[in-house]
Amino acid sequence: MPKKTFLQLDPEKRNRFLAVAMKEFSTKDFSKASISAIVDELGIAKGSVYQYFKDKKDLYLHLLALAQQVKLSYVHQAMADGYSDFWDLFEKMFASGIRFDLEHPRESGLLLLSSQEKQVPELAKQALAQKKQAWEMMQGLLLQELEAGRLRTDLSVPFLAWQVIAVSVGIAEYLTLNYGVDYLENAKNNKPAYALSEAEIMETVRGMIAVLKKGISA
Amino acid sequence: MPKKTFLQLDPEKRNRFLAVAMKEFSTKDFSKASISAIVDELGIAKGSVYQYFKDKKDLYLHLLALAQQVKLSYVHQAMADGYSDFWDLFEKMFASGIRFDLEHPRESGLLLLSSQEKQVPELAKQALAQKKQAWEMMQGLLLQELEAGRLRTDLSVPFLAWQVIAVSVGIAEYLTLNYGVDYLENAKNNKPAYALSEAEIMETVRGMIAVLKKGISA
DNA sequence: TGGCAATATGACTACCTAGTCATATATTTG
DNA sequence: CAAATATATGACTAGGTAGTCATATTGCCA
Repeated sequence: MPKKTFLQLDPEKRNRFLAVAMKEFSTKDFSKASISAIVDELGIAKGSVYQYFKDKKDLYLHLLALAQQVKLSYVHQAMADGYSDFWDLFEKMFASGIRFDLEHPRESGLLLLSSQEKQVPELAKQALAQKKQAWEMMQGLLLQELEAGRLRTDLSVPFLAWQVIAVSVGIAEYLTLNYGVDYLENAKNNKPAYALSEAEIMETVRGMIAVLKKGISA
Repeated sequence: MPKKTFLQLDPEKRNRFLAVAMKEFSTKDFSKASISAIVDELGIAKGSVYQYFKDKKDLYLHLLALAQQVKLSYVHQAMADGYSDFWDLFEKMFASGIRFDLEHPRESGLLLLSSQEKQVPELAKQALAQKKQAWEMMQGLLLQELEAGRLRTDLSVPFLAWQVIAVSVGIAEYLTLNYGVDYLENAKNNKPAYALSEAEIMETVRGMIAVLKKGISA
């Protein structure tokens, strides 16, 4: 949590600080991200950072929480729009996620990096917990499909849920490889993660859904 | 490439060196892996490392090549066994891969980490190239399926190939999450990556194949 | 204006890293 | 045995890091 000092700060200064910190942590993993680099770019003294946050991890977790909050607002929007069935919801969720990636490259990059964090035990644990949560949510949704008789019954719901998630995660990498997108480079320049329109991306997403739907349906 | 000195070394000494280095690089990413830690554990002088290899990257790439070589021998074995069709080959390949993971946890861990390397540009490039290669190989196989009329035609082969790979990659993480396996911890202790038998794992793999097959078939 | 509280500072500590190199010790060869 | 070659050494350089803290500055309020 930020210290009182940070919260009382002139909003302009605070936002500038957050922007630069977000840039650093969205392009370098936790270990490589550098407090020194942040203060250099901001032109402030290093000590200031420690007037704002307890330590590096405290700052990182705050940025992570902010990014998650932004992403969540996109998810909520998708839910609020309403949906006809599971696959419709799935597609809408994805569209929201893509929109988030396009409109918030830094936050998107930070979330991606955080999910891959493996070297700092505490952060790795948190990343795992995050994944488990997404997994369980998907299991809940698929369970409804199962009860409605729309899901194949020869494989377990947890397993099928994982398949869905694995493919979803893979999309970003597919776009990267197929279109030669440099994720980190874009986050650095605050350019959208993909140099593609939402419509173009959704084309791919719908293909993924088609495969998935055929694969896991009854 | 190792220097002449290293190749002329007493094999016992050389293997001990490689084992300790492999342990370090299979549990920590390139940046966090430490030459100092390696020489400490070996009880040798730091200078020795630089009599053996040009620099850290040189050592890393050598270890990577060794691990790839071991993995390749498993792949070749799978091919050599023969196969009836694409899906049979796919399953056999997977079984070989699992066997590799179980029998060579360190090498397996190193390959996993190397594929996730993002912070050191040169190594990130190599990881990407590796992925592209696997992708293209899969495209080649699927193209044959397409020509045999066994593949759905509404989606591109490159895209379907990617789907297959994404799911394959996801398996390891599924086993990790579902069975609470700590990959890095096992690599450190040279224990198999999964505390499961090959048969148990293949059960899961066959489930994955079932979904995939139904999803991408004509 | 004086005084108090909030904020900013940057030199400094303690620690880590990769890589160098002149020197010392083995080992092999003539 | 002596000389030449191969190998091992570790103090040292140059650079990086997170985090500390006494001091300085700023802003606000009476």
